[in-house]
Amino acid sequence: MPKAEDKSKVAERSPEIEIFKEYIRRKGLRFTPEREIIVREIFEIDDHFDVDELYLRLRNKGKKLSKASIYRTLPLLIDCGLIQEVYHEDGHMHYEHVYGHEPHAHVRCLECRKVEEFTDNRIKEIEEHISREFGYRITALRFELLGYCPDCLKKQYRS
Amino acid sequence: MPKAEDKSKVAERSPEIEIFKEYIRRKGLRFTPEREIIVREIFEIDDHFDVDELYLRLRNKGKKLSKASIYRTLPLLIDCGLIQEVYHEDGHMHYEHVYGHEPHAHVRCLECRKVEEFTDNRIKEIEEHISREFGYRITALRFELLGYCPDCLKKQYRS
DNA sequence: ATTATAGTTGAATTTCTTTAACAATTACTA
DNA sequence: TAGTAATTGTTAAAGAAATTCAACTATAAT
Repeated sequence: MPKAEDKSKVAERSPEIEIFKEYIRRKGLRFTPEREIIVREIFEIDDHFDVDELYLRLRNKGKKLSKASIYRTLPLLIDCGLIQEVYHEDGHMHYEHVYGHEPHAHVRCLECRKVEEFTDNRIKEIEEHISREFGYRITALRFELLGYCPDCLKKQYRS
Repeated sequence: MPKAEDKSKVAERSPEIEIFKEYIRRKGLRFTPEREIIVREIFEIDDHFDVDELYLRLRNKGKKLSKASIYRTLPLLIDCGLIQEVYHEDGHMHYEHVYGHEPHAHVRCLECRKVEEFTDNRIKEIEEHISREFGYRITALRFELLGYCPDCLKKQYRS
């Protein structure tokens, strides 16, 4: 199975960086050390993050770069399909990995702010249906369910 | 059918206001003229709006109240399930009616920013499935598909 | 009706996220 | 290696939303 072997080799070399580099090259932009640091850090984070978290992680590792660079790099990563914006109820933007992840939904508790993820084949079905029906090319998808988690429901009834 | 008649009478008296009043009463808050003006205006708007639009409409009608009051009233309307936040790609929050509307999804074109709405029974199915599976009480739902509309796709291939 | 209590208002201010301007620097190309 | 055009950090600015506070007022209790 030479094909599978190739695939795993590529995966070990962090395909995200390769995708980003290719995107940068195609757009005639530059692969700077700052951008590399940002991208590598993002893909060391477990899926979800926001600008502040990313910035602090980098500072704690002694990497000094400005938030402006982060704000300038994120749109590039979105544009090449590696990450996407996720709206959170706390006033600022959050992001999540897209590459290598199936479309999924978030369930958020409005009381304790906990977020759970789940997948459902119907999400993809709906996406495909819309693509066909409306003639769109869908590049990203956000599905959020807001409500109250079992724990918080119990607490509400207790009081 | 006295029951149906009652229902339609209530509906004519703008059920949104009644729901809001009941919510206000239950919470021990006050039904002030400002709140009434804001709620009535919101339900004269056709579904979607943002704070600025609402504020300008009220000013143009000679109603003088502060944006602070609007910002303070919106969470109440969200909390009692009459409206919900809708994220728009233009940096600030938008809102839409929930009462009397079926759960639906938005498809947004990233090029021309056009937004289309569609419904799909599977959305409700997924919601119900999550309610059962995770034990949540779901109060709101956001489903957004991002991509490129047929028109903009054509333009892209043309150039 | 009067008073007391506590919620509410408007105006201005503050906070916080994100974007923009600009001069200095640096990655890429030929 | 020189030339160019993109990129960087800093600082300032923009913009949305939250907050502060004194004045006001709806509501309930007396």
